[in-house]
Amino acid sequence: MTIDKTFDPAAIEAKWYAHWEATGAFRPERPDAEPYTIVNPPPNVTGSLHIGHALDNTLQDILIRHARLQGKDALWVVGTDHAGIATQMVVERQLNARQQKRTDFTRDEFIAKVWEWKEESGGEITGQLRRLGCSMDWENERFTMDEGFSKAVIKVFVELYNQGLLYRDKRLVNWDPGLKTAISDLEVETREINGKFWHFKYPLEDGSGFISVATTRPETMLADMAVAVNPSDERYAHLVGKNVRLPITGRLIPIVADEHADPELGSGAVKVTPGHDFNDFEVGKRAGFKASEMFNMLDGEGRVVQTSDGLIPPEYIGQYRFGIEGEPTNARKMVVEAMDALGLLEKVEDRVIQTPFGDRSGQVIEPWLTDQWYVDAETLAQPAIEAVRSGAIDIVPKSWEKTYFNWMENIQPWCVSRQLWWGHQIPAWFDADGKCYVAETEDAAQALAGTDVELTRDPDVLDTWFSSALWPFGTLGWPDQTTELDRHYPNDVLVSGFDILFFWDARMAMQGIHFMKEVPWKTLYLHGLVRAADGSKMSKSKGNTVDPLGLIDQYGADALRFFMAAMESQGRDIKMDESRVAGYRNFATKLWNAARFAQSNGIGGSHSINAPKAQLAVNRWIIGEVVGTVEKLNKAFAEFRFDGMADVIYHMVFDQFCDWYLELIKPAFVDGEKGEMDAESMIVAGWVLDQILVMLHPFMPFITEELWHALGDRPYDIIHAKWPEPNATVDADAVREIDWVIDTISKTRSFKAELNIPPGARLTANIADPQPSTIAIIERQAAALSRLGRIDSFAFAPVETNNVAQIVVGGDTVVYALDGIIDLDAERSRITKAIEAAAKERDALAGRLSNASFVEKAKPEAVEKARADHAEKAAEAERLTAALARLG
RNA sequence: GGGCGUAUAGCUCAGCGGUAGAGCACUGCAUUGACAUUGCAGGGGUCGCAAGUUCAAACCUUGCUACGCCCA
Repeated sequence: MTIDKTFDPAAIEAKWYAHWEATGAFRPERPDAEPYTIVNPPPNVTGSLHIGHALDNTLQDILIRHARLQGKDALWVVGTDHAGIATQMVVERQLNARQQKRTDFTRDEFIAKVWEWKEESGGEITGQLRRLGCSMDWENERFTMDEGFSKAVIKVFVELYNQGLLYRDKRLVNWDPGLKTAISDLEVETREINGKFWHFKYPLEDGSGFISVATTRPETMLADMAVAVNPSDERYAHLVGKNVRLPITGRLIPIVADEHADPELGSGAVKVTPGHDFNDFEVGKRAGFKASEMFNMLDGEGRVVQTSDGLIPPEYIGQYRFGIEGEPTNARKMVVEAMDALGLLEKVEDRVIQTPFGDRSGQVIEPWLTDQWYVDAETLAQPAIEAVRSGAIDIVPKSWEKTYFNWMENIQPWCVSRQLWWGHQIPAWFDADGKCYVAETEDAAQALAGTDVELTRDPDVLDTWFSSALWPFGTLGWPDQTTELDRHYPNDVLVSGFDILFFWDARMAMQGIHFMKEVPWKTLYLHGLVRAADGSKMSKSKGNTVDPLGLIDQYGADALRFFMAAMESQGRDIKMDESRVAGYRNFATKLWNAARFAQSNGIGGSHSINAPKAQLAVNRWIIGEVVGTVEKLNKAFAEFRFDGMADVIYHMVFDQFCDWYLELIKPAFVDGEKGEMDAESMIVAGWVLDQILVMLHPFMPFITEELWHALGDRPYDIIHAKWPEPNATVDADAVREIDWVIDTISKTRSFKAELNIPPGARLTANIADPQPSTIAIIERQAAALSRLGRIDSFAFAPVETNNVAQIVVGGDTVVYALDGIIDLDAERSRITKAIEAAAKERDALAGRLSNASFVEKAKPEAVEKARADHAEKAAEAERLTAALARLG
């Protein structure tokens, strides 16, 4: 197969992906091999591929393909997440578009509609992951609500309940009035907004005066249960224990002493609304109120409802808490106006308020007193903390450990129930008295309750993250003890963005250790966010997102992937820089053309992992370069330095292989006829190119597979090739020889450019006092020096003229006679500059060596190196000085 | 208020104790010979500021400044 003249990524991407998938390439049968496992963070089934997925999945694919090339039984588990809230919202929005709403349907009908939607439109992202080249095990694609996984979720719930680690409790939750469900602390975003601080006077019961309170939530006074003052606040000491007659409701409430009241803030006295404020809830408990006694004054949509004492005036009932768009009246406005009318509004101040918002709905969160299910996260967190401390889990980069510990050590009970329809329905049943029975099936619950008891199932569903926390083992067949589970748990690595460290990673650690008695993964690799070119966060609302599929269309998946790897340095976000993606497309093109060159010269694939035997210096040198590249690459893999991997392979391909090696072995043209490449170079070049393709394959899977097959008949695809083990060493003599050649050619080109001598000018070089090794090198490398350096011949005698250009290469001074074309002043200034550079380094080294403390205290290697470098620089400066003198 | 991170060439970033690097951009030159999605050559940096440790600091320590993120 002849390699096309132009590299067209789109043409090969579709072809090879389909081939890999059709042949089961992502999951070769390797029962005897060492397992290697990554589970993919399941994207939302509603989702489409964004640039963050592109980064996350590229990194995983690099690791998986590398492991597969190492011969491991590499498993990359893939699937999608039912994403409770997000998916329900999508389907509800579709209903809205048809003037319908969820509650027009029964629960079962609605859920059927969601499944229908999921079958038709869900999973768009899985096709897009394929376009990126991700080598996941699609044959075992999972869904967090498929039957087996659901079984695991239910089992976990029941076991945690039976172990006392999951319980039902009445306490304040973060209630989202937009979505009408409870959400967890993590789903609340605190933002600063401009608000007001209202100062009210509350009359004392005995008519002796007033106590001032200030609040940012005036409407909640309808459910006030106390006024708190700081116990150390002498201004109010005499009032503690007295009562206040609350305006509007006329409720009699006590003045209590509590540390929560800050004497510095406002008047120092605060109103206490235990049913609608997290701090007040604690104050209320300390004041002796039980949660069940605390007043609730709002419904699930944030409208006023009557408190249990029936004291809220009827005109307030049904008013929204603080007015949303289209609501002309609201409880807040009414309360403030009423207080003003009563002469009890002291003043109103502007104030910046920390306000909680639901991260999905954007609504202001209402602390609301309800019964919800909670996981005892504190207990589960302890072994997960210990796992990181002991090194059982290695967090990379390490700097995230502190964040992990800080969160885990202060973890709060996790509210896992959601008032939604789409999700895993909670396996709890209630009898008529509200007694609860938790079991894996209704029959089992009935058995617990007794046959004649009528049971109603808890309508709520579980937090999506409750189920995805089980991903590392739930996808492998648990609770059944499958061989997959046995072989692939613990997973080797988890790759995730740091933004889901708490949401997902930490919870996987907790659940995995609790249920499997082993950590879910040995390494947790956290990467940053992909930001817009200006450094801002990408978001649909800002309209500054970059579509990875657009980048794939334009530059190819390989280029995008290489960009992601090259930019992924630990502990840093990635700023989108499209010019770099273009640069890596150019890199792919370079490789493509190098392969075309190889093919046109009869170079084909190799048949050996071991480096071929070679006599020629250039071949021994390039084999050594492969050896060095493999070593550096292996080190970078061991350290998860994706940027380092990309850097190493890039320079190997571009600099060593294309710019020098191929040029050095390129057959000469003689009388317009192209010569033939020597047999040894053909074999070595074929081997080197194969090693490059294999090393590059994890990063650029498509082009490498294409070229792999284009260059020879292969017994297997490159996706199943063997990672390089050259079984060779760096040959110091070859390195010296090729370095001499490269240096001579570079310096010759350089002086021509600087002296305005046409690069094509063919010259004769003179070395008056060559080192014996130099003569031998020149004999062997004459053809390369001629073709690349345009040096026709070498003479080993002094030149007659002073009109010369001179370069110093190693220990040799190479002189070019240039009568009639050289500008001697330019040459003098060029050499003077070179002398200055060498002398500066020489003197710096001399200064260091003359410092007694350096020689005494520095590491011996450092001293030795300084001596050697000094000698070299001194000799170079001396040779250059002599060269300058020769110009007259 | 607590924690974390980042400040290096015009831009995007490596380097993290022994003489400042890459890609892109820029300048000059080249061109029938794998490659203009090219080649060759080159210009460009008191490594945010200050003090300290060290024979030696972009790199370690402390402080400061600026920006960003997370938690309260």
